[in-house]
Amino acid sequence: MTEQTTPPQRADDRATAGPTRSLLGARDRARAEVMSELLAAARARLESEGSAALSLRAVARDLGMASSAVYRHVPSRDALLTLLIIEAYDAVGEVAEKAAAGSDADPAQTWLEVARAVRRWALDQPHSFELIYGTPVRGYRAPDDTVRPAVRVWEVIIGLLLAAARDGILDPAGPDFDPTGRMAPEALATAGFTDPTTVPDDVARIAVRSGTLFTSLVGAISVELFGHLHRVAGDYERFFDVTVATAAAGVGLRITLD
Amino acid sequence: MTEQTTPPQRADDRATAGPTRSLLGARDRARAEVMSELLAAARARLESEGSAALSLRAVARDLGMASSAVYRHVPSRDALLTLLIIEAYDAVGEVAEKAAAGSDADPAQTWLEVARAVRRWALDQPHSFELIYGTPVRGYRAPDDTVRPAVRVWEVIIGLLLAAARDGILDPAGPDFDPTGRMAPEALATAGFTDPTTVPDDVARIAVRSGTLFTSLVGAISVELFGHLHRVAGDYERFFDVTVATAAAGVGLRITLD
DNA sequence: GAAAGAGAGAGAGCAGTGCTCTCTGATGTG
DNA sequence: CACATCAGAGAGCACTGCTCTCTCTCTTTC
Repeated sequence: MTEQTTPPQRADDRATAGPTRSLLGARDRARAEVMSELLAAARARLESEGSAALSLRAVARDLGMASSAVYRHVPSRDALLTLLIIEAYDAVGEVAEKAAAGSDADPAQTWLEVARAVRRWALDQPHSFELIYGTPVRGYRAPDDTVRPAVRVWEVIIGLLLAAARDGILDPAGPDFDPTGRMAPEALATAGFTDPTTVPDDVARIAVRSGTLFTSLVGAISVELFGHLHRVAGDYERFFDVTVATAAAGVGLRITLD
Repeated sequence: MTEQTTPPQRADDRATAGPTRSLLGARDRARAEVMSELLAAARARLESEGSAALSLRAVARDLGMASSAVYRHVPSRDALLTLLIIEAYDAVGEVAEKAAAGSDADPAQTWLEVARAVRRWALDQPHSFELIYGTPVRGYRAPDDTVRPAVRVWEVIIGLLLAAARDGILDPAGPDFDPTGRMAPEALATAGFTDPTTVPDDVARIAVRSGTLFTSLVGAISVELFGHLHRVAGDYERFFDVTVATAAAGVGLRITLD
């Protein structure tokens, strides 16, 4: 009574589509279809209720199926969240990449545009932003599936910094420091340097400084979204611009504000 | 059977303490005592399990009382969380104030020390940090009780910036901008300017720039605590220093790193 | 083509949650 | 001393994640 009202007619619907049409058997295609319906329903619930309230039973109800049946497709609630996390990482990564690619300004000004685009995405989908940059869920340990999409924003940042250095407009006001050991070897390996000792100091320094840009972006959005600018900032949008541009100046990107 | 095993002997204990001893009646004193036990138990559970897993029933069990009895003292689970949030704001505010007061270096270097102290606090009490700077709980709307303690960290930052300006060592590398409208009138009022139009532009600019320091602090800690430096940064502590110092440089605080 | 197997879904059930209700018995006050 | 107040107990409701068993259909194998 609590679970379900409509009879399961899904199987019949599938049968009308014809048997064994593609490379995947009908069963596999049905499975994939249910999976995508599942994700769509979960995404909808996430955006309307937030991750803490995302309930597997509610998703099952939305799909008209028993809660136990969901476990045929997803091992646990946290696994479902992980799928949404990956989606969110990919979404924000694409937003950043598109903003960077679509800009014809210099790298400094482009960074402001990227930051603004990410902020707009976060304000549009606050629950997705929270999912990836807010408090991690419970004992959640990010599986390695999330690493790839998570790194896309970093790549945009490093790309802009390297472009700025190439153009000769990177002029750090920040402190001098010895870059050795501050980056993880894996991160430098991703950038093509298999041996950390062969990374030129100026490139290593740029890599470390990218942390300031990333931090100012995620920090500025978090701080705004989580309510810490309440009664502090006036015009949030223009406050954000100053925050990002000021931090960028320390890295050596001179942004002009209107 | 699920709730409780030991009989309630609390009342008898109180009786032995003598009747109506202080200004507060015995009942009130008992009430206050239970309340503080409640908070202590909740704090313990928060630090060991995290806010998402903070269960009123579990706290009640720890105290050996029925879960329903807890509602005599606290209207809801979220209200209990709010009390812990206020405690956390006060704790981090005190950490920042003490670090600032205990430093005899110039304002720039003092900022690094404050930032390091806050980071250390956050790493020691990650759940408290998450509680205030992570994703807000559900439909949680911060009641005004939290505003006062929340603003203590901001006050430290503004104090340092004003001191640096007074000492003539504040030399912003960040972008030029018109400060009007970027701050909330209430925030300027807190700083003693009841009429926003009388705030000198340079003071207003300092206020806005404080956002970069706040953001870099909260952002850098969040990013580290929530796992976004995994396989990116090597030595987290030294990475943090660069992040904070680089952002500070944009604001005009020249920090020397060792 | 028939028999055996695999797998999707249903439903009951367990242990846990927040919160409300009513009842009891001790406490402080007129 | 009688009465009102109020902390606490315990049952109960609606919800959660997850597991177990059962059924029925589709797929594969002989």
